[in-house]
Amino acid sequence: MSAYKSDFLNVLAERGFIHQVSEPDALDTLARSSTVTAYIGFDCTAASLHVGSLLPIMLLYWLQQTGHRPIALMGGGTTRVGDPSGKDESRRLLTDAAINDNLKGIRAVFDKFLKFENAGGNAVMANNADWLNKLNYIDFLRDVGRHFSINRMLAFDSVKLRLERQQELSFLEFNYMILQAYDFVELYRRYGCVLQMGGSDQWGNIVNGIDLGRRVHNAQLFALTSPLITTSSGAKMGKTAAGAVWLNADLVSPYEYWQYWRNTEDADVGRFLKLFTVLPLGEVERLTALKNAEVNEAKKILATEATALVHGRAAAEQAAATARATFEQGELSATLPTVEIADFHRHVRLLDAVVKAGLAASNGEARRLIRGGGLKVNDETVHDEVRLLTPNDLKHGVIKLSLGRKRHVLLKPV
RNA sequence: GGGGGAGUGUCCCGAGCGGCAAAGGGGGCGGACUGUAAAUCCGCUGGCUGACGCCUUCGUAGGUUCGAGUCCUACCUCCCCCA
Repeated sequence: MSAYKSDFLNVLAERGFIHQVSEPDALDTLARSSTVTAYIGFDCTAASLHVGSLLPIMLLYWLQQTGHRPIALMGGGTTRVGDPSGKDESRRLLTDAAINDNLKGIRAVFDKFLKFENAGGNAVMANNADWLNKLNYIDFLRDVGRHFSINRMLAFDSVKLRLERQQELSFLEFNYMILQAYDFVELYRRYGCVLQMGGSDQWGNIVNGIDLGRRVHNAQLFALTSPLITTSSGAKMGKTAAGAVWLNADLVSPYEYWQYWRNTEDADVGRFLKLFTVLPLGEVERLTALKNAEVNEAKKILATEATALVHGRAAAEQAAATARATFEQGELSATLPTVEIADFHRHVRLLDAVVKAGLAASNGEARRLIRGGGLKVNDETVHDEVRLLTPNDLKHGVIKLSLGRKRHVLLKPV
């Protein structure tokens, strides 16, 4: 049990979400006696959020589940500047059009986790472009800029790191932390928002907002950060051979998403069940206690539960069923990812098919994979790198290509 | 403005007397072993090609040379020192 009295902080603490909290006692008291409005900002640097953003999303989820009010803040304005935190180099500047497209792609995910006003809930979706784009430079400097000390800003990790490594930090990026601080105060004004949450790398930025709130409005604001989650082997979350694990289904299918969680390392299962599913802690404990090969059962549940949160229960169950048929029964599952091939009149080169199926980036890579014994057609290892696929290879109307033991694709002539 | 240093394989770091598709790591992928895990060991890690081979790569553009990542010139970017 945690030492907190409020449901909100208790749940977060027990499930492993808390890295640092500013003035925990005061926040705990507040969360017990009233509805806390809290926000997390999300950058619009890509067309979808990925697994790395899942943790902040879950923070908002639990906030609402424990009776409070979440604000998902889209960084439509701050993305135009670029957050230097944790970045070695300056970010490429995105065009406004690209940012807007990204914003659209990102928004939809939140409906899965939060109940917004149009769905009978109290969650709020905001966009800091609404106030940042209108700022007047001189006014802003006088109202906000005067509260920031360069001496102190230079001491922040995000700045210090760049300076120490002699990497450029543009004035534009240098201002990011000021804008984020301003966001916090603006949300306090608009919505009475008193808590900003985020990843541990955001601590400095959040504290800036707290200071600004105190100076401008004499308000007591709070910070809560979540730990940086890595796998037990130290790798960052969310990267696979195919790239980032996006949350949008058009970028990463529910099946692939399920596979990502299914392949969790043993040592991470318990931690991930607490963080990325909403299973009761008792159930999590039972699953975590499983040993050796039995942890695979826990991994399947982790995969299905995590997938259900993002893609819905039905898609998650189907992904689980596809995996069961493919991996455990060795059957051909028609619900595996399918790639259509045209011009399959007489034959097509296997190399081309492998590339088209997305299993290799070039013919050369496909050749290497075949030489290394990593490629299978209908579950038989291929040794001939110039093999042709003919209609004779069709089984139940499709050809199954496998790369390694995990990646399977069905080819379907059209 | 003056002086000095740096930019290498489109994932990253990083060696490179004028013969270089370019050392070595990390990461990633494949194989073996397993449990769709971890650890370990082995292989691969520019494009095209059945193959010989051809093509494209070391900040950019020229030049010297049979031959340039390597030498010369100009330019771009970054860093340091002086002003």
